[in-house]
Amino acid sequence: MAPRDYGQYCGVTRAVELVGERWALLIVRDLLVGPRRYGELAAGLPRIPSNILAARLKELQAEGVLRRVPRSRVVVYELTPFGRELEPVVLALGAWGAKAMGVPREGQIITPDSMTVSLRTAFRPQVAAELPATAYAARVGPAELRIRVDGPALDVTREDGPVDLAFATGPGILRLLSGELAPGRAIATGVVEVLRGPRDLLDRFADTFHLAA
Amino acid sequence: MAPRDYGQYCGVTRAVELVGERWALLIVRDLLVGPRRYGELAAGLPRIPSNILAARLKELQAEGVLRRVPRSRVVVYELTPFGRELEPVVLALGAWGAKAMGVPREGQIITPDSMTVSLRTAFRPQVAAELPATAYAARVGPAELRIRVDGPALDVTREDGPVDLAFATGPGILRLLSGELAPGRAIATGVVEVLRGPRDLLDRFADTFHLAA
DNA sequence: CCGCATCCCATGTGATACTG
DNA sequence: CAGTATCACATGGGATGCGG
Repeated sequence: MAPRDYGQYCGVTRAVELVGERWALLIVRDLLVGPRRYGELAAGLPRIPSNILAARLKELQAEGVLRRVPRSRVVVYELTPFGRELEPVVLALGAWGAKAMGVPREGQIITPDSMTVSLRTAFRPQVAAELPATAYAARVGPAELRIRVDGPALDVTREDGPVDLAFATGPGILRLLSGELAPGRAIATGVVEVLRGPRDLLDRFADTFHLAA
Repeated sequence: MAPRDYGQYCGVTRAVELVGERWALLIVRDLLVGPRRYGELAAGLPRIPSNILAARLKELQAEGVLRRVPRSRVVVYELTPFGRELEPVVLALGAWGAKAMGVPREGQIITPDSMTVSLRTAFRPQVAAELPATAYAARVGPAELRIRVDGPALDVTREDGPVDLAFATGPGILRLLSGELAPGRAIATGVVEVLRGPRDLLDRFADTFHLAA
């Protein structure tokens, strides 16, 4: 009997045996955004010890959750189809955990990949479908994201391009998404700084992305 | 900074900080079925050391996931509203993990609460709505469950009462739910033993409860 | 520099025993 | 029955090293 075996024949149990170890679901979270190199994963999880990252990648690979893909000179890790089916799990966890985030603590960061997943969690396709297509450039700390909403479709990338609204913000952005902070107050209090574009587009942004309380 | 702090301001991260410890989500799983006493939780998680169970209950209580409720002479633990909102997470995990359960290993058990959650995961309300109301009595190992399906509603209890079909089975029942085993073959191979009632009701059962592959 | 492997220590976990 | 105490051990964290 393996140390991680809970001794039950049950789906939940099996799932936590596979991805219940520390850091595992955060690695999955980042890989849901796209294939990543070892160093990119390490950068997105600044506090993970390198031996743990290496160990998790091996375990998740052995379990069929992700794949190690040698790609012209470099190696990338990507989710298998089985691993990609964790998306509902990760989004559900994110939606639940968002309710308990409180205010950002000292030293807490937002990474591009975690922000991308948060946006996917908060995205309301049925609301977006009623609104005109819009592109946003969001600078969250050191990360720059381009968010394109077109009907019920969402695309978040790290490349830049033309946008309707550009704004800079920090961890407080998630308080805007939770509805705790109104767009107007977010601008007034400096939580969000509009760089380019009409500031009332931030209302549209807040309508489009909303973490239910 | 707490040892369990991942240092990120992100919903997924917060969630695994709260319920990512070993055993925590299994405790939540059982409490999703109903309030439980300490001894009942211990019985449903046979391999959990008592000190770990005690520690988890304290942590989850401090986090607002569950509550310790003194009830006439005894103490029960029950989920808070916040904790109950973990149901989508647990069901999503169960649905995902079910795909990787394989065949039951030596010593793996099914508890009444884990089976109840598995049934909730597998329940297809839209299919059930088209079928006549049906009550099943399922004996899974030592556990006896009464499963009542009425339109799109599901009720699983441990009390007995009149049923249309009574059957006895073991861990292999989940292979029936996954569609890996057809109802006819489940009976023929002895995975399911029909005790009372028309055996073709097992087809209806398999239609009503299905874990997608 | 990237992709890890090694070392050492702190912490968490597990088994068992024990107590109100 | 509902936990607490104790101790051995496994795992995680952080620093460092090292080969390609």
